[in-house]
Amino acid sequence: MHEELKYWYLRDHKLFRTLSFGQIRQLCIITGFKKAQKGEIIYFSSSDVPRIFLLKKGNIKIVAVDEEGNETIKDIIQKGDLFGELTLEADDQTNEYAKVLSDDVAICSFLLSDFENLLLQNPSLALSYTKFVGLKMKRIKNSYSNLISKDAKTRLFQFLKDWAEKEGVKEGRKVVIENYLTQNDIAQIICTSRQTATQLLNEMENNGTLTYNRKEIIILDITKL
Amino acid sequence: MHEELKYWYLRDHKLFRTLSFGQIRQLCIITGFKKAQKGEIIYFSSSDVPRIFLLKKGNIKIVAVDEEGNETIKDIIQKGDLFGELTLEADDQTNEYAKVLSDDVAICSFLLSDFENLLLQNPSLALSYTKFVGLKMKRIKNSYSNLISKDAKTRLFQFLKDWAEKEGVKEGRKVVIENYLTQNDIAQIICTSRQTATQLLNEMENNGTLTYNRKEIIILDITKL
DNA sequence: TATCTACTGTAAACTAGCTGACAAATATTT
DNA sequence: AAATATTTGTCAGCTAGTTTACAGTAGATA
Repeated sequence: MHEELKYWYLRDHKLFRTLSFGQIRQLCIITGFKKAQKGEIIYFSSSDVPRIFLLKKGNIKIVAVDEEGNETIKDIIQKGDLFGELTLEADDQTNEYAKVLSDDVAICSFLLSDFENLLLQNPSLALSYTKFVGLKMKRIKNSYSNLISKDAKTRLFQFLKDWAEKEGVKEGRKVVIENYLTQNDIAQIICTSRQTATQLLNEMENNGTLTYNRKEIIILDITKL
Repeated sequence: MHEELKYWYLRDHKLFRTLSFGQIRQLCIITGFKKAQKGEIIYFSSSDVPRIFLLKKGNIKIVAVDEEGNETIKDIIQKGDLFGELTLEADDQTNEYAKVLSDDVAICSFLLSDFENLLLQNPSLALSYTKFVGLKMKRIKNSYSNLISKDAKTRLFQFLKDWAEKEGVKEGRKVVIENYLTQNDIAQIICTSRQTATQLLNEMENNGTLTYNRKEIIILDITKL
């Protein structure tokens, strides 16, 4: 790939907007670039040298596998999101992989060590980056307290509201969301069983709050959610 | 308080160890210092200008109050820990206060804005701080996945193990923990009801894994936990 | 087009843990 | 020392959500 293009790929991200061409090139020298199709599994933790990844196109889910082989969704990553060793501290404890949800994805990556050097040379980037990690932390804290104090129904509502806000296409009070998740995925995100999620979604469909199918979810009146 | 003393108070923390006298003075000029007794409540979020606090002595718990007035323990802060706007982003959403658990505490604080300036001038501190925030995030992620996949008993075991490791005094296989928490506190930390926590602790006492009283918890064989 | 696989729908049985209620034991205050 | 407040112990009844189990449906594959 051309240097120029790589440059724009990174510059495009709000976190890197302040960087000069030279600075980005520091990262770009070792930037990997990868395309993948729906359903493909991308291993990224441990094994390799620690990296930070940037999803340029599509959606993926990060799945963690624990000792007993149970799989849980850690995160849904969308176009423009960073993932990988965001804490700047490689850990070989966690066993994670990424699975492609959209038709195809484009991912670029750079080495953690190069990123660290860049942060050292660019304190204001370091500051932005800390705030970015902090924001991620706040999100997790939020899901945590939701899980503690809210029931499955409320969590599903909240999830749909967030999803609609982030990616939904508004048509008046109606919001259309491109549905790249299965009910099982949704269940895992809101921390409930597949059956409970199914039941709640059908309930919502029956009382006219939304229309669900494998392609899209239409929320009929977002203000009522 | 003497400048000198303030200097040592901050220098003492691993995060600030690399700083010069002058740099710390930047923070110290506006450093607040406060002592409080057991049971006292310290409000720190919103209200004031955003600050970062450093607990020099004792233990406190951070309690969040939600819309309906429910109180949940967000964090237990120990000697040497930082708390406050650690994400460098003030948010007035959250309504939190700190309650003193130990007999007395000493807290010093500095303004978020001064800290940010310091980070900008000291890239390696910025990097350490980013990793520090990242570590906090990992901890929360961990409790989150525990809450999802482990039952109350396992979570209590894990909590006790962590607590013992952090603060316990080892005597061979026996570990003695100074118990500044009530069963209700413990219950909230491991996200269960007070009654369940009580029941589990008694169960553990009965089958000889520990001795519990209001002053201390003695784990009889840490390797069996 | 038929076959297979992954996803969705539904329901009964079960269970971990919550709620409420009250008693007993410790601390704390007067 | 007495009164009050907080913490701990225990138990019965309940419920949200899980598990198991099976059937129907849509999409992908041969």
